[in-house]
Amino acid sequence: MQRRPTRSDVAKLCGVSVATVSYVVNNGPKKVSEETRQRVLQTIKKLDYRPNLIARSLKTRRTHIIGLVIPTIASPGMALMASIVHETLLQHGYVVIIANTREDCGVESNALDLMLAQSVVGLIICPASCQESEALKRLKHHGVPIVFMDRHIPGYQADAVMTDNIKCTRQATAYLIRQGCHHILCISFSRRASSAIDRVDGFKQALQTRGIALDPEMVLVVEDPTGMRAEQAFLAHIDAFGLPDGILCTTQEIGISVLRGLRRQGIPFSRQNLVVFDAEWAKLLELPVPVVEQRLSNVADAAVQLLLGRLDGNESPFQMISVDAQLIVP
Amino acid sequence: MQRRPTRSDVAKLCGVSVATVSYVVNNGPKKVSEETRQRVLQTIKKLDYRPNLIARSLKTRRTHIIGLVIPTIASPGMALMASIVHETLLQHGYVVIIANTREDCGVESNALDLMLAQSVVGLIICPASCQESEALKRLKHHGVPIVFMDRHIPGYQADAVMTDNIKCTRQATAYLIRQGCHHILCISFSRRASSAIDRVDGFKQALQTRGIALDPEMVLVVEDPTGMRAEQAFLAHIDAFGLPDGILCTTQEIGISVLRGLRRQGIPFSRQNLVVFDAEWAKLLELPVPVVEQRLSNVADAAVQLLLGRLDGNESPFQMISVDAQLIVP
DNA sequence: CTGAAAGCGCTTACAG
DNA sequence: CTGAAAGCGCTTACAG
Repeated sequence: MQRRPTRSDVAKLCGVSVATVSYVVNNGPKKVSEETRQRVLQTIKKLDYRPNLIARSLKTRRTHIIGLVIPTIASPGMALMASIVHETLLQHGYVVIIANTREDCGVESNALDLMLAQSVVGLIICPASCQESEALKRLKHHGVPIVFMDRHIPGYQADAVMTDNIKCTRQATAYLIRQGCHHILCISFSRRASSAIDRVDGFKQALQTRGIALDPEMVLVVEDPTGMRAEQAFLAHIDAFGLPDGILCTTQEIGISVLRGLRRQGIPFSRQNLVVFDAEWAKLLELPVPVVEQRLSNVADAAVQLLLGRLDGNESPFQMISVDAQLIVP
Repeated sequence: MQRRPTRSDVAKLCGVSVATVSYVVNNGPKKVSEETRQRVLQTIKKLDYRPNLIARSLKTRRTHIIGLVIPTIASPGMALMASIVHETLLQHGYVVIIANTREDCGVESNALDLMLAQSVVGLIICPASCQESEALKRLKHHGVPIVFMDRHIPGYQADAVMTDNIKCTRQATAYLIRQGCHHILCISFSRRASSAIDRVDGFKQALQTRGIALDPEMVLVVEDPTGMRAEQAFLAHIDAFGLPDGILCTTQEIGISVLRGLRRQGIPFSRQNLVVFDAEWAKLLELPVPVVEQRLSNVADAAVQLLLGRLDGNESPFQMISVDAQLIVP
């Protein structure tokens, strides 16, 4: 275990002042003669000196830490987005700290306060609910640019990038109706997430357009992020309310649970009565099912770009970017 | 945009010294009279004061940042492990910064130096290769406890938790041999990752035990972490070397690619000639295939616990924990 | 029980 | 071109 050499170690060994070392390390703001510069660089190498970012941050009152607050990293979609956000920001010299909220607003609040305590200079968030928390207000109040990714808080003044959830769910539902389904079950994953609410809205709109009355029982919400209980919930639901003639699974985890449930019960399904969001594995099925394919990498890319813009001082009005998803029918 | 109140703002408003405020905030090391304490707490609340962790870290020479270095977060297994590591550490008051190495040793080195610069107090790493990098040495040299998760660097003195890759791959291969396969193709994901090397070793050992000569062409390595090119590589391989009578896919991404390739070519497969690692979706297939189910949550749990122990000052000899995987035949 | 003061490792305006 | 010095917001040994 070794104490890290500091700037003054370098200065001493090199026979210059700490200021000079700083100028060399930071390439400014003052010029240093080439000869001194080389000597300092040599000494830095010799000592394997590395600047202490903490001290620098304290002085400059600015970190290079970005917060990423998401409901889970264990889902493929979120993992993909996290990965993109992360990688792009790293390339731009930022470090990302992630918080997992498990769809829990309390956890989210704590996470946001943690972000503030860590002095993040920017935040990308996929919020658990449509409510603005005090913690989020605090961040905003301290001037931290905030970008919503995949979900937003309606009416909140910030940049946002989302799939057009209403539209794509409407299309998926319309597709099922065209296949002859009249009694469609929509399985959602949250009552609070804007994306979930929008998908249910899209579902309802499609029914309405076709003049199909909405039976409130036909929207099942399974608030289990890991999808572990989704299968039971689904089977319990069809036990209680009978078998629907079409099923719309608004996440791929729900899709897996539903397919497993159907299999286990020996209930047939086909491309005529089932649509699943984002299921990469759908093509592997003997009878592939239609998939709503979100472009989550585009969503993540756009979110990062918006944030980078804000970090560069872009002061233009807040943007709300909508990314289309496509219904892929096999 | 607002300047954050500092400890001295609180002290001033409250009519006490900054030291006293510190004692209240930190509950020590000195006692503060209950009355003063309450007054300070009131003021803190009033100003919505939050300690600046950067300043604290500079003074205490200790952050609460843990580094997590993994080859990708976009794969389900890694996302799961990252999620567990992350959540447990958060509960213990740590913050996690993640680096994605994309299986690239250069990126990994940079990431490790970044971790050092951020003054992480602990590191969990799933290394891209079996070589010890200079950057890793530097971290160790500075006393940062390191835990290997899922992969390790053989001979490196550190804690490690891994699936028993040799054993489970041997079992999976033995299973295929028992089903009558003699010409088995093993598709691996890396030439450098210890887990990949171990799986190929297990494959070879099983062949050897049964007296089957190893054809070097029957180990195909697809070094594409996302698996995008795995399907082409697989099809090109069977084009060149003919169809194997058994296939062992050492990741679920490879499994998806292979199944897609087989489907597209109209080549039949079954539980008799295919084993896939970790494929949760395998049960959804008309004809489910056998799966090697790793207990990655156990791997991650154990890794975090080891690290937490080290952070608590545990000085016992380095541990190497092996977690069994199970072959699930449908 | 409370406070004055030094110092963590940097940056940068100010002087020379 | 180079340096002495103040100060970022904390912690804590030392005095009182």
